[in-house]
Amino acid sequence: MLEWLKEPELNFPGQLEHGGFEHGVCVGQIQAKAGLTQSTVSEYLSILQRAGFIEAKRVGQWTYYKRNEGAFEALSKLIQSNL
Amino acid sequence: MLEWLKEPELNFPGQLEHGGFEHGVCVGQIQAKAGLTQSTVSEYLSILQRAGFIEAKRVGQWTYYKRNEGAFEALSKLIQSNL
DNA sequence: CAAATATATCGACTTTTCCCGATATATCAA
DNA sequence: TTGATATATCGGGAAAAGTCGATATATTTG
Repeated sequence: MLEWLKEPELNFPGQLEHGGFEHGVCVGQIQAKAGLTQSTVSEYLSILQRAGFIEAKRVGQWTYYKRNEGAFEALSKLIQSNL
Repeated sequence: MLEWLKEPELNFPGQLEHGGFEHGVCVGQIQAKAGLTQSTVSEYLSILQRAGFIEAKRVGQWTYYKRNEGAFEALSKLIQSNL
C-alpha cells in the first residue's frame, strides 16, 4: 500500500471520480486494489497512520490517505544512525 | 542484539576470555546479556545471519557473530529508494 | 428523518511469530 | 574414547498479528 501511494495517479485511477488526489486516496480505492475486506484495509490504514507513515484527512464521508514522506526519510536515517 | 554488536568491546566484556573480538562475539556472551535461553538466542542469530545482517565464523567449538555493516547501509538505501 | 454510502470498530478465528525445554551435533581435553 | 562444553535443531505451547463478518458511526441525499 505504501508503495502504491507513491504514485496515486498511476495506481488508483478510480480516485478521479472521488475528488482527485489533492488529499490522497480514499479507503475504498485502496481496498479494491488490495483485495482484502473493507475492515481489514481500514485497520491497516489506521495502523500506518498511528505509525506516522501516512496522513489522514476526513472530507465528508470519505477519508483520504496519503504518504508522509518525512517518516520514510526519518526511518532511513534512523537505520543508518541507530541500527 | 544488533545494536549491542556495534560496540562489542563495550557490551561484551566477557568475550575477552573467549579469544577476543577479531571474529565477533560468541553465542554464549550474547545469550547471557539477552536473558533468553540458549536455543532462542541461537535461533535468533541464525535468522539474522540468513537475513544477511550478521556473519558467522565457526572456530573450534565456538561460533562468532559480527555485524555485516553493508546490510544496514543497503536496508537504509532500500527504504529511501523503494519504499 | 430515512435510506444510502463510506469508513471505523468489535469479537472471533486462523496463521505466524516468539520462546522454551529437550535433544542432537560438533569440538576439545584428558 | 569419554566426558565436558558450545552451539544447533526440533517439537510444542503461548503470545501476537492477520483477516474476516457483523455492526456502529458519520455524512450525504432525498
